[in-house]
Amino acid sequence: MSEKKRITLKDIAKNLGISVSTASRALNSYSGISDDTIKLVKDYAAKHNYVPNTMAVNFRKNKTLTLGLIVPELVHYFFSSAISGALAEAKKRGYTVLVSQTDELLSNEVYAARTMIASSVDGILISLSNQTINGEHLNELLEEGRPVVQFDKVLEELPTPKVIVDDFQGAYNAVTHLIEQGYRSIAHLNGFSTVKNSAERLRGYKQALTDSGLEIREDFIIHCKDISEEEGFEFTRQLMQLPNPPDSIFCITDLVAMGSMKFLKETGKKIPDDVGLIGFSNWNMANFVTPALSSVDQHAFKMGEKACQILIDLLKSGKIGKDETHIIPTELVVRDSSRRY
Amino acid sequence: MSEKKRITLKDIAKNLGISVSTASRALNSYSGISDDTIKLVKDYAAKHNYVPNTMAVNFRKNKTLTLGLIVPELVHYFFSSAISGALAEAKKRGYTVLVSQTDELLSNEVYAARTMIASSVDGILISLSNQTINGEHLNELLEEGRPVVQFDKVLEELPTPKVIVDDFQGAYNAVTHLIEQGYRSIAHLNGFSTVKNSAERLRGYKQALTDSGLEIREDFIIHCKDISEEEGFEFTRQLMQLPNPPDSIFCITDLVAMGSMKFLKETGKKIPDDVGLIGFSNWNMANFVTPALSSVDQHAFKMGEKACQILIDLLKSGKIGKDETHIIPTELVVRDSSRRY
DNA sequence: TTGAAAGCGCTACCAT
DNA sequence: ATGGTAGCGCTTTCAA
Repeated sequence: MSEKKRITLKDIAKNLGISVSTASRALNSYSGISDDTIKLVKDYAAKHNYVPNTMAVNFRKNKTLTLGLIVPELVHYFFSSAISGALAEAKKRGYTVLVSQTDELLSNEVYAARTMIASSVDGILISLSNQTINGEHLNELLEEGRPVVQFDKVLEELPTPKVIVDDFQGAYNAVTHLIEQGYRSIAHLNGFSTVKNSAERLRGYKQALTDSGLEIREDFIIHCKDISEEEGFEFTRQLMQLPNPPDSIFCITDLVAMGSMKFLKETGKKIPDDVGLIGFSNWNMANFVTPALSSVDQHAFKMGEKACQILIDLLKSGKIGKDETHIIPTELVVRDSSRRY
Repeated sequence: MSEKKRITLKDIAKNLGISVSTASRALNSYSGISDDTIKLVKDYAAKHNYVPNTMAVNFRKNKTLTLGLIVPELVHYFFSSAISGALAEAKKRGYTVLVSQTDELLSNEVYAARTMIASSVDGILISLSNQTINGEHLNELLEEGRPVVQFDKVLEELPTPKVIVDDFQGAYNAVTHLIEQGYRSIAHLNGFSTVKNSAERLRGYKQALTDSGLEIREDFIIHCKDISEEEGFEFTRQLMQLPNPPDSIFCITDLVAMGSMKFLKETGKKIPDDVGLIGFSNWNMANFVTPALSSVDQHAFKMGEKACQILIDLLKSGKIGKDETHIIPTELVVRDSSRRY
């Protein structure tokens, strides 16, 4: 362990025969310092490879220029894209990001929040776990004046800025598209009804049917529990065994749609001719399967970027953040799985 | 901004009529403190919601319990899995992780390293960008006695612990498998020859051919530049236009294999009958395409976990880390795209 | 077993 | 324009 010691402000001051405060002000280019001194100090610092001790600065300023980012699941196209967007924005504005994942477990979320608090992040970006039904663990942050911004999976009651996707519109557009393609009995593999995203997509699904004068059949709506490929497979089986099976399926997620597609293919159904299929998320894999899967793109990158931007703006302005909701529009990406004409 | 102030050690000491040092020692359960005092202080702290000021502790101890993690690309099945593994290990051992991505750009990598240094991470986990051909930007860390552990994309010359996948063996097994399935003219879409992983896979490819007495044809080896689906498509086209086209293709990556598969399907080639196909990485999508893609699994999660474990062990022991290489075995996952019998 | 006090590196306030 | 200095909250050495 060679521990080459960094030089400190004191060293600079001593060797330059000036005071520590002057050195500090010069390096930070404060007003009231002669250009000569500034140049002198900066040159010396550069030459001797001076790196300010961030821990000392943080300690002194009670700021870390570090953000906390908590997501349910990292190995997930949507979240990794959102993180990517948040990191990009953070980098642009000089912040670093502490990342944590909860595996959809509330206990992990609480732990992550505590850890972030302990790490003295300036603020937090969070997408809640499916289990989270109150935000006690985030109040501690808020009480200390550290802003929190929720994105994607949010809790309505928590009075923080929120960035969400327009799930209702996305679902509405997807189902309307199916109807336009001539499908008439459209099933929906939904998620937890307690999770707002699921509820909104369901609402969009129903509204689209209603607006087109189609009947809402409760036996066409199935709620997934873990939103997995397996469930997509299994529930599609159930759907197709109905006396009057659907002619198309709108899936809560591309992953579920994968399972659905698998079942349909295995049982010899032609997609999109016999059964139309559309997902939600627009995973990269949607392009690679055959037929390519139509999907609703959530602009995950932009979402992470936006959430991060809001958080940093808050930080810069010293405000804690209003309870306001920013809605990112979705984009319907039509591919072969739902294109009949 | 309500800023409910935290209580400090000083507050505790004053209110309990003891000294700050006693309070500190009691909270940390140092030896040489009476059980009564410990209980007294801990109870008081718990009751008043005492949270130590981490910035002060970090500053004082010159440790942050924070790790830096730098990867080329976050939205990538392999890397998000590896990060996931690293985060899990870090969490288990009480560390938090600062994440940064370089988009395969050296300039970003240098910047990320600087940022991490500035953020005073205790150590760094890094997977290098394709552009990185020397490790100057990491030397600063090492010189300060902060350990660095490289994983996956590593630079041989940098004297740090390395965790890599057995690219040679993985490629060797993949190609041998193709041979066992009766394929005789096997092409290889490789990557940069300057990147070690690519070079090793190429070596494995060649060795497998040689060991089976098959000829190595240079026109069957094509180097991708950005390892994209498009390249997979285009280079497969080139391969199939050869006078004696290959009967199977071993792709450097599943993504490249996707492009390859697309071209083969579009031109009416049957997989695996006419052409066998095998990838590397075992993306989740490999399961979803038709035919399902055979691939070499890199155990990304385990890799991240292992790298992180090594780093933390180093940190705990106060050592800087030897130049040693840990090789994670690969696992051949055979699916339909290469199964002839 | 406990207390007093130095001091980590930096910033910012108060002088000059 | 510059210097002196207090002090952020904590740990740790030295004394008692």
